[in-house]
Amino acid sequence: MRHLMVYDMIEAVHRAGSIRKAAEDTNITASALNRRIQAFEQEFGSEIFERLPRGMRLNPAGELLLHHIRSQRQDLARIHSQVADLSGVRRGHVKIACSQALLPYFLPRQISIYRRDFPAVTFSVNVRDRIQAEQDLVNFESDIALVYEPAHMVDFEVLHVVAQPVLAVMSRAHPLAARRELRLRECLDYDLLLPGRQYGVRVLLDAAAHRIGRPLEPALETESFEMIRHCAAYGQAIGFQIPVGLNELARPDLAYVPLSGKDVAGGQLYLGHLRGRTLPVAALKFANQIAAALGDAA
Amino acid sequence: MRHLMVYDMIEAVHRAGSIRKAAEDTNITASALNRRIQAFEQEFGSEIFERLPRGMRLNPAGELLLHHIRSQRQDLARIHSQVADLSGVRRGHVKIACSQALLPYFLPRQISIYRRDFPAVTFSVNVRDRIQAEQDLVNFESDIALVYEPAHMVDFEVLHVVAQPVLAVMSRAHPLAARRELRLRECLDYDLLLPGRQYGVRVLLDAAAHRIGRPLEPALETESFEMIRHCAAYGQAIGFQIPVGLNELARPDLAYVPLSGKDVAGGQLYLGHLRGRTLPVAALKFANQIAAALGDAA
DNA sequence: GAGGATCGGTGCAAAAAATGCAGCGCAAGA
DNA sequence: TCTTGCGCTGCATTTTTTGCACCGATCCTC
Repeated sequence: MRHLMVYDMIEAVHRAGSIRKAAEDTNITASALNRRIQAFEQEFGSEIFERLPRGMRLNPAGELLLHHIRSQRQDLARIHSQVADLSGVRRGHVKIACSQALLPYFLPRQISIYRRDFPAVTFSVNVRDRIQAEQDLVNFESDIALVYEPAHMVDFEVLHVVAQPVLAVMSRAHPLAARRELRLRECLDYDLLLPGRQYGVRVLLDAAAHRIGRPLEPALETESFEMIRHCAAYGQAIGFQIPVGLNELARPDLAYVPLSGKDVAGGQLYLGHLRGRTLPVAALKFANQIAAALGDAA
Repeated sequence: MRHLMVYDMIEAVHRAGSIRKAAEDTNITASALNRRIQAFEQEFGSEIFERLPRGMRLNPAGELLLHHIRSQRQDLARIHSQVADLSGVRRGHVKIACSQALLPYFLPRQISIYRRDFPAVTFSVNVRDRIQAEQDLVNFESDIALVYEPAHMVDFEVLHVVAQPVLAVMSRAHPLAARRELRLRECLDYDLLLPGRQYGVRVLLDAAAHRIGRPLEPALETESFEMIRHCAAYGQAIGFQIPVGLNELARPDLAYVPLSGKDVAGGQLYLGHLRGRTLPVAALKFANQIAAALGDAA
């Protein structure tokens, strides 16, 4: 869209922090870029950047405008997607922010199912923790978010919720592997494999441990859920994950035992989008598919 | 906004129905206009007009785009208003769709009160019946609507509701003028002054009359509520209005007697805006003022 | 059924706008 | 103090847009 290029330039200057740097990214001269920004500000009626000795920064008016630009662009994308839809071709691009647990099995499977029907739809998946995910929606960097125990939920409009209790993950050879349910205190006798504090599973476990007065002291703290699974497989350590991130068939060497609801509050997996947004057709259809898949699993 | 001029042109062509007519309105040559439309369609990726022998008409894609254009423009106006707000000057323009009853006393008073505080805010008021009002919101021709008994309410997001019972309006010399309450059948003995069927008062009265099996036969049917009041003053005929459209002080020659709730369902006056819209600052503040004023009256 | 009116579209030259280049003044950091 | 990077501007050049004249097609009227 040539007539919206000013917007691209404004965003470029915002990202680069200075006109000259932005000019390089935009394949344009700094002077031309400068004059377009100035012309826009004059039309707009007020400055949108504050001029600092070291470059440009958006002022409050600019922040407001930036949000408009992003929202406007998203809406245009939605129009495009709807137009493509009514001409019979299902095209589009779906941007997803999700918790790490969805990466290994759930999302790949769902995306592959979706693309079997609509191969012209492309996807981008961003791993985000429970705070970042919502921010991603606000910045229009993701269309939908699939998050375990999201943090604020002020700009998050819920499409679907499903309970995901915390499971203890251990080797099949582990003494506790055959149990139907575990108390948290039983786990504390073994080495603990825990994700970082930015993850929902850890938040729930920390809260539960705090209630019984025995703070968690992990033998391994990592950001990788995959690493937790692997470590659990080779020893007596216990990891923790949620059902949606696991696949019984894939790893016959692991056992999964739910923690008692008396100890650990049952966490929930939220599917949602930015409050008030109208999703592009492709994103909406995919969200519906995910909701259905989660509903079946629950 | 020079860079959004294509949008103006698209709307102009849509309104005028042909490029050549639109060219006159836009102070531009038909050829230039034609080429801009073509260039836009190429960028956009699909045609937005169907070429008829007699001119141009928006195709479905164009309709979608048109709505985006309007919504986009409104959002930009909101940004402007917010920017003006944070620079201390309260400026803006508020577009209101309302029932006729609001015109003589209520809205003039409210607008004057508002403009006493914010003289830089301007207003436009469109009289719309219960169906047109909602359409006005959808087309972004009005920011807020104040309607008695609106029709569909699918795109109408309610901000405030207040009960407005139907009153019989008659001369103070009328035999029924001193009554505290009237039954509908009592009114039927006199000549009736009724508004057209597109008005909420008439809808309620017709429904009530149908229930008691005596269809209304108006002596005068008019679109002008003012005319109804004047006719009521000079004779024994009875008109019907709602409280918000009346002012006790202004006409000491008229009496207002509520109809019994047993006969006529108490109608309601709705204040609202387009579902999902974020109103400009000025419109929002004015809506809040109106809601407060209606709340006091109720 | 002929003729006029109106429609969208196009080739070409003129007008207008955007761009690139070189250079200015200024402030921060080395 | 000198250098570096910043935003900004005058001027020549390039690119884009516009206006004018005109084409073929369709519809309405007489």
